[in-house]
Amino acid sequence: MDKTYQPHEIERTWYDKWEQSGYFKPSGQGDAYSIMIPPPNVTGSLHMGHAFQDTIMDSLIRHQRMLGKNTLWQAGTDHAGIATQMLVERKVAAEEGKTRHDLGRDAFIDKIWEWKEESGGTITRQLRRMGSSIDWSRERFTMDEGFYKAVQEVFIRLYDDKLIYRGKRLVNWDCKLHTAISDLEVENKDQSGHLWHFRYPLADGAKTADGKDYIVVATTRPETMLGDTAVAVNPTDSRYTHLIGQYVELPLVGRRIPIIADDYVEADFGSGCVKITPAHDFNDYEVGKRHQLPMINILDPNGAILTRAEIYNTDGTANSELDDRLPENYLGLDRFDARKHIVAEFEDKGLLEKIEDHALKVPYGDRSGVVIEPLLTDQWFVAVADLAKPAIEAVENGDIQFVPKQYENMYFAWMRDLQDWCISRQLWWGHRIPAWYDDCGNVYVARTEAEAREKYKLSHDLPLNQDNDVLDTWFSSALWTFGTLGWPEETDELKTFHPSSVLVTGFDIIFFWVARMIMFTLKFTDQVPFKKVYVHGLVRDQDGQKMSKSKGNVLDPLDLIDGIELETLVSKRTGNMMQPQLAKKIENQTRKHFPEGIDAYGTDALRFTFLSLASTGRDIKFDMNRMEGYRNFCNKLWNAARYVLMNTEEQDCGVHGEAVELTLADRWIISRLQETEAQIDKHFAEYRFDLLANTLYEFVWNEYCDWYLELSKPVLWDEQASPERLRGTRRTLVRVLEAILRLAHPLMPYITEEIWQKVAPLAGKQGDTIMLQAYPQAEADKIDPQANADIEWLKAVMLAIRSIRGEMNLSPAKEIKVLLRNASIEDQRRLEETRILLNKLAKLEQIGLLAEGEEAPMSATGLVSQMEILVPMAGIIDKDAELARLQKELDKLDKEISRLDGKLSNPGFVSKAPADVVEKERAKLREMQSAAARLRDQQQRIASI
RNA sequence: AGAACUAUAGCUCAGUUGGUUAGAGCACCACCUUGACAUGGUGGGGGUCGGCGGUUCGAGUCCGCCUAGUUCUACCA
Repeated sequence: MDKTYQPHEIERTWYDKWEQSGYFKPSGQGDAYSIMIPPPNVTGSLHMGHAFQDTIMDSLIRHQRMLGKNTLWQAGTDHAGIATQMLVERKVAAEEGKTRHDLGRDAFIDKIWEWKEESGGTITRQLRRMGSSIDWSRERFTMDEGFYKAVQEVFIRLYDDKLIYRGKRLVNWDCKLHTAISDLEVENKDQSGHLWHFRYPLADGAKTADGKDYIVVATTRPETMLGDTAVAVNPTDSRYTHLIGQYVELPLVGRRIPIIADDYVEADFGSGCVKITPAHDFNDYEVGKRHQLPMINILDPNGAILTRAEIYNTDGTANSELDDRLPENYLGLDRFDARKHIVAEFEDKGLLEKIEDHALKVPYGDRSGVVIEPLLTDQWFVAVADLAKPAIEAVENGDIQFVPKQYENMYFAWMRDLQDWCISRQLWWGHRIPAWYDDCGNVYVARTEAEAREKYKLSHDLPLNQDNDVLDTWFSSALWTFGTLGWPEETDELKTFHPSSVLVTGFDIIFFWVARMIMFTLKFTDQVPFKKVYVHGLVRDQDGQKMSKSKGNVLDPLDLIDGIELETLVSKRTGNMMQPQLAKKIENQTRKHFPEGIDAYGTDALRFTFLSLASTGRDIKFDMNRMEGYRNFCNKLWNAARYVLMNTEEQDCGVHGEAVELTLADRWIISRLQETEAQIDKHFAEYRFDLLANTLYEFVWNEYCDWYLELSKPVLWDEQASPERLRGTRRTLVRVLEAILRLAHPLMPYITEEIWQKVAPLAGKQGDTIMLQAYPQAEADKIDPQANADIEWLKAVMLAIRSIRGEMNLSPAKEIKVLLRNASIEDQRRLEETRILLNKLAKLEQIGLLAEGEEAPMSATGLVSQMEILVPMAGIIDKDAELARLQKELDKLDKEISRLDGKLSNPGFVSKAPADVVEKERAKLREMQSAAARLRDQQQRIASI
């Protein structure tokens, strides 16, 4: 083995071997355990969030596989309607100078499929590098034929159950992408804007209370005034009550619109009068419905002013009574240009009362980055009220449990205030809506046109056209757990692996995905999609900032695995930017944070880092220093293995059950191994990967390496040692290491497999891979409290001696004598048990007891409970140094003694605290007082030299 | 505006149902290349647990208020 851990050397080959051997597939034996990967976007590449999430899933799956479960980890990607369409549109524009309309729908979709074949696999290749033990034979894509069947089936059944309806509604319209998007895809940003106060002349000679012939409305969006259909006031606002039912004459347009009363209006905001534009504002839309106001749409799909307004009645039917003409000078003007012109025209006409600065939230499309326009359009909706109820109950009654539990509140809060879900998108890429229309606009929903004719008993020659729209990507993602297992067929996979065992996901998509999955899955399978939802935090950069391309703080997990040069990293981060003006800033940041570029840390260290960061918080700040620490941990494990192999390979390790003698150290490490296994088991059950990683780290480094390996040396190097003793030590070295490897394998698959291949035979284990070995289980009868206590004593003595050495500046190479004063019978027994170890490890010339009444030589002193450790320092003692050392100890003790004293002289504590707590405190006090007395004695002796 | 989460060493984080002298890693200081490992070893320094109040014999831990940060939801035209 190499002297240092070289991740590249060992990670290269194992994955292919595992995959080719079919180890990732369900074994077909044992209870089922399944995880469906949250499908990453097919356009994407693996980011830190994925890598984090995948590490957790892989650890769970590998753990369960080793526990003998029939495990299925199924992966796939979603087609990401908007993102993919945009990407390919840009590509086609760049390469061929064509728009998708030039190509036509079918040809464009062919382009997308071509692109998907070429580069859609990026993320799955990266998943492999992470060591993810996914059953690739079951990889799914949401646009697969089979999956589309499930999507159609769901749509049709929901429609037939009247849970899907079509209607003209106000939706969030993206003027750039020309499609509706859901509330969840809208980002509201704070902006400073203006509040324009306009005068609306009163019609029919009406006057306000103070005698004016106009009222003032305020708006942040002047351009929408062309579509106003009322002015609203609060019914209790005495300034305006006499005007309710009167009319104003809408400036620029000349339309007569009523003054109505509605509680929505707050009298003390602005002028107390609100213009109502039902076709262009969600609040106004509601007001309009309450007052049966017509809806006047003035914008085209680009957000430009229409030549003729589209006017609808409250029920969505076309209104032909009202005048649909709009002022000609605005025709075709973009909404923001129109705004300027309209304001100017109000000013010209003397109708602009004032302009105020105003802070407001502006909705932006999270994909397109343009301002979202509420627009009246025909869309398909899922009526969610009936679906939500069982979905809420499933969490309430514990069929689905969130970990950590607090996220259930987030889920409930959203589910209890649910709006109908707009599922149609005006895109080409996606699942086309299985609905056909005749020329009269009647709707027929079926799998195919032929089926529609049959289902609705239509004649052959009735012309039918399929709906042009596609379904929201999240509609299909909602079927992920059962759609990927072959539903609506009743497949064996569906029976075996559904519901899935756990969903691992970030809290940011609880609404988008988790909630909708629960609703749909319950509706169609009468099963929950998963029994647990493990919600993890989001990976952030070293400053706690969200990682994003535009901030330039993204890290590619593969760069952490393989390493990257500074220059390459800089150009990677600043290349192909949406906002090139930020490039310089990003470059500087990058040079500051990674002056040397990034080292190669390997997959195992990266995984271990992710796991150790997976605590219950919402933010996971990624810390390169921590990863370096865990890379070092890999090296530690590697070198421990080297040591073990050097001492066991081609030696008698008792593989065939030969007689062995187990030393105290052997019994101790075996005992501690059981306790560690039990701890790890608990942490897995509670999804506390941080504690799990820590438990393993501690055991490997602080117990196995720091102590046990050291304790094994005096045995292995003792030429007098019996064969049984040697065999026992070798067997323990190898067996404990082998168990460590299995314990660690779900977290660090590569290094453990690599080492295990060499160690397993020496431990009497057979098998081609560690992946399929049994996960270590604690055996209670191997826990040995006596051995634990004895080794703790040994450690305490060693630490006391080392501390004296360290502080008295005694060279570690110098052999010293040690005397024990006031050693109990138990201390004496332990001394005999460990004498050889102490001599060797503490570099002692000798260690012995100071007889009762015997005068001690000048010594530095340490305490192990009541026993004094004396290191005679005749001639070389530094009086002041030793006095200072003793004083420091004493100060610490005295502080604690007075604290305990105070506690115990408090009558409240003595009478009310449980007796055992009081007794414990008393014992502690006694011990400390006596320790302090010993140190004071010693202090006097030294002082009197 | 409402809600949630977070606040513990210079940094990144643990700290179970309240009860050892509040821990780890990194960083820092000193010493050490010893036969697994300098990606290492040994010793050491460093914290009023965000602030104020309360409950309790006892609070990092429970409750209230405040401050700061993050996020979500809803928004007044």
